[in-house]
Amino acid sequence: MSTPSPAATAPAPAGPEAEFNIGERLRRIREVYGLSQRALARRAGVTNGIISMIELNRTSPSVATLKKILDGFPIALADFFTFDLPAQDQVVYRAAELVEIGGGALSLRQVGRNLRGRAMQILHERIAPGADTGAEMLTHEAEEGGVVIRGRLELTVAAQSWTLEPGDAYYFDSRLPHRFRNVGDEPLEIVSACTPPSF
Amino acid sequence: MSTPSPAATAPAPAGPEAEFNIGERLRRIREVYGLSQRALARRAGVTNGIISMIELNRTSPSVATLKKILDGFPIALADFFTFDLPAQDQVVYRAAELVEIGGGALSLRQVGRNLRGRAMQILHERIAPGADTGAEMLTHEAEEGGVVIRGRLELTVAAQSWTLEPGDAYYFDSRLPHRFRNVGDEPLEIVSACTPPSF
DNA sequence: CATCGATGTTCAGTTTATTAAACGATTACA
DNA sequence: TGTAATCGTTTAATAAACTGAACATCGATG
Repeated sequence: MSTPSPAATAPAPAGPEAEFNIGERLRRIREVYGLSQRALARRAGVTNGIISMIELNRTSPSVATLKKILDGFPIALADFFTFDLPAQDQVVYRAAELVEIGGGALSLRQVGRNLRGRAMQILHERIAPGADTGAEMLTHEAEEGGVVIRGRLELTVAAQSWTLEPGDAYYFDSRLPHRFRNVGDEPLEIVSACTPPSF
Repeated sequence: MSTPSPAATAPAPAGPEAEFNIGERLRRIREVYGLSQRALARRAGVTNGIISMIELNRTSPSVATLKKILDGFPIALADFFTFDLPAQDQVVYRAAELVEIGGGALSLRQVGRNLRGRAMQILHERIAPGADTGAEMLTHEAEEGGVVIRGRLELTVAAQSWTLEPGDAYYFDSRLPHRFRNVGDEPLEIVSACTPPSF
């Protein structure tokens, strides 16, 4: 910091105090709530610049500043440090990415290449279509996934949206805020699965 | 802060960012662990001055600094903000401070003037003496109190020590580290009470 | 293709936190 | 009664956080 030479601006050097990765936590929370750095800064009463630098771990905010920022969304200081970030790896699997695991008369195509750390398995079964799901915004503790059979699905997970068409599939940690919407004119069919709450 | 005039050094002005009282939390934790500001600073790798200023709420530490300090004792960042400080109001009641509530043949003298927020009531009964308690350092979740009948008791609660003589009494949140010690040459007698763990 | 709006990042300047070294007060000990 | 040790607080100097305003990039609009 004392030498603002152009070569000194290393990208996230993971220095001696990278102990907790506050930046990543803040960024994920902000993105989950669908706020831009400026929008959050406005709410918090700080500048957008400092939010950028915090997220890049280029500075360690004072707890006063961190508190102001967290007041932007309903998260207490204690929760911020406790919060274990829901894994947000690959969410959308295109039709071509499904792995064929059953090669008989009954076509079974698996969603997700490896099942490590997964609570369940999703299969695309070529049978009668699944249920129709209206718009919802639930946040129960589980994982869920599914495949679109017919119609067009607009899936929103953590401030990010996709339009899924027949053959496309999804899988995500449902602690992330999510939402299903039928944006087509024909009925929407999905094959979905969800980890049982008692399992 | 910008004007270091002698009149401007107000004692804990409770300014616009007194939101959380980090200073008091830190000071109490430090005193509970029986550390001086310098001893803690040495462990944490900071200076004693900054600890003083934090405890006086004269500055808002960066979370990096706060983390270094909390590493001094086994407390995580999340716990620091969650921790509800055990009430540490009056601990020692001198013989003259006991309130006489029963005025009959059986002398009942109450420990503590008001019982608001208390889990139990302590009475000094003029009967056969209580049990003899050796040195201990327990930290069970309860409140306890008692009265010294005979002998000399050295009571240590949260890095603070008193010597109690017959007639003196005590009452404290036993989540605070505490310790009884017989420092006299005659047998020690105490009337003590404790909230039942199932009540 | 231009331009507008919104995004995240960077930079000089200012405010603030942090250091290093003092100060005054208290306790123990000779 | 001094003096040495330790306590918490304070202060000038320094390092770092934070501001305000720029920059570069991207997507949408005309």
